[in-house]
Amino acid sequence: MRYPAEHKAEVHQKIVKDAAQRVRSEGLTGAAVTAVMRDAGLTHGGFYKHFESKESLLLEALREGFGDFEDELVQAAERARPGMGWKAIVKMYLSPEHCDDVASGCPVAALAPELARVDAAMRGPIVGELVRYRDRMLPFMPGRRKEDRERAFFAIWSTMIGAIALARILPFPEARAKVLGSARDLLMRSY
Amino acid sequence: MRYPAEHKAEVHQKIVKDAAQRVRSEGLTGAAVTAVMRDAGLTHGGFYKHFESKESLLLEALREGFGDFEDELVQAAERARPGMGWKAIVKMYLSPEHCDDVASGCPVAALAPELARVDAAMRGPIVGELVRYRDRMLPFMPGRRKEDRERAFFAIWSTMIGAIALARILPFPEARAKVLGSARDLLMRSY
DNA sequence: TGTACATCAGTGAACGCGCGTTCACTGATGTAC
DNA sequence: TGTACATCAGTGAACGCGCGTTCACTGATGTAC
Repeated sequence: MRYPAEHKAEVHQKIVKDAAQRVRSEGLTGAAVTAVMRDAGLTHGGFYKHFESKESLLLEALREGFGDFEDELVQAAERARPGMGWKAIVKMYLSPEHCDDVASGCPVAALAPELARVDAAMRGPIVGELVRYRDRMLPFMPGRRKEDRERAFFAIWSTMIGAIALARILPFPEARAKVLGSARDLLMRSY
Repeated sequence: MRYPAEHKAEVHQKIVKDAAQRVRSEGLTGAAVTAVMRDAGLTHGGFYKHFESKESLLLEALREGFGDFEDELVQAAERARPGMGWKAIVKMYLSPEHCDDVASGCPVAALAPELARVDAAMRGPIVGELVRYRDRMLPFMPGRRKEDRERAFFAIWSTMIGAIALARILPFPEARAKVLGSARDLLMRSY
């Protein structure tokens, strides 16, 4: 059967969006071809009409996940008063909502150790995502000189990533809140 | 053939140690039955003479990894001057050596998001390991009251976990050192 | 002391399963004549 | 205007692969008599 002109692009995007969620909530191997095609209402055979390979979907899914999450942080930072952007970022990042919503959350918090293990071919693009992430956050970081803001970002990012990754292992909301709160207190009083 | 009395226990321990390393460097699925048996000089068929299931090996491997790494941190903390234990822990944790040595390093930094995804049966024991980890570190943490030391630990732990997990994605030693150094500076000046 | 049997760590073929990938095929619609 | 053909997203069977798990078997040594 023939489809409308935009049909293919829409299906492609639907698969990428779905994979971006699955990858974060189930891990780098969580976006199985059969699963993402089923979610798109299709059978697995058609996958290669949309993607060159599984790896190519994975890369697109990561890009999508990084981009969407960064957008949220940037929007929160831009709504804040001048110079307070980093606080808005910390507040949103360390919120119980972000902690609970793995599928739409920060790909680094959801995947960091797995990203460190990807093979050489994927390494470059992933590091590229990290660089872009950093560059988008830098303008909102505390510090006069660029070097200061960069160091602030790395320290703040580390704390946020670790707090979310750690909290997500804990089964009780109170325990999770304690980890997130402790990390937030540290950051708020340190810059 | 018959084997010496301690033989079975030795083989068992060898497999567990091997799995503890593989799990950290290759992920929770990285200790395949065939692989760990091959490393022990055996064939896969004998696996179930040593372990009830793959999951049971996984649990033992995690316990082993947690225990060994905590021992290292405790030893470093005990060598430090009174009240300076937490600094020794931070220094060791955020060292380039720890960053490079995933296989013998902190299981939380190496596996956090995967630990958050394990099924219900493994959840309890893993949370138990986290509690024990915390309890062993608590005596060395800064703060008078136990509550203060606990909050300090959660914040410090978060920062350390995140910094190592993040640094390990980066391909260049200088970039890794910058992340680790920034995290270390934050912690050193904040307690 | 010598023989028959029990023990049990280890072997290797076989199983079903989910995975990524390939491929001949389908069939509605666009295009050429 | 009507017919023949080309296009191409989607189908579903089939592939090899690695995985965890099972199982009949091996064979050196301990034990019973």
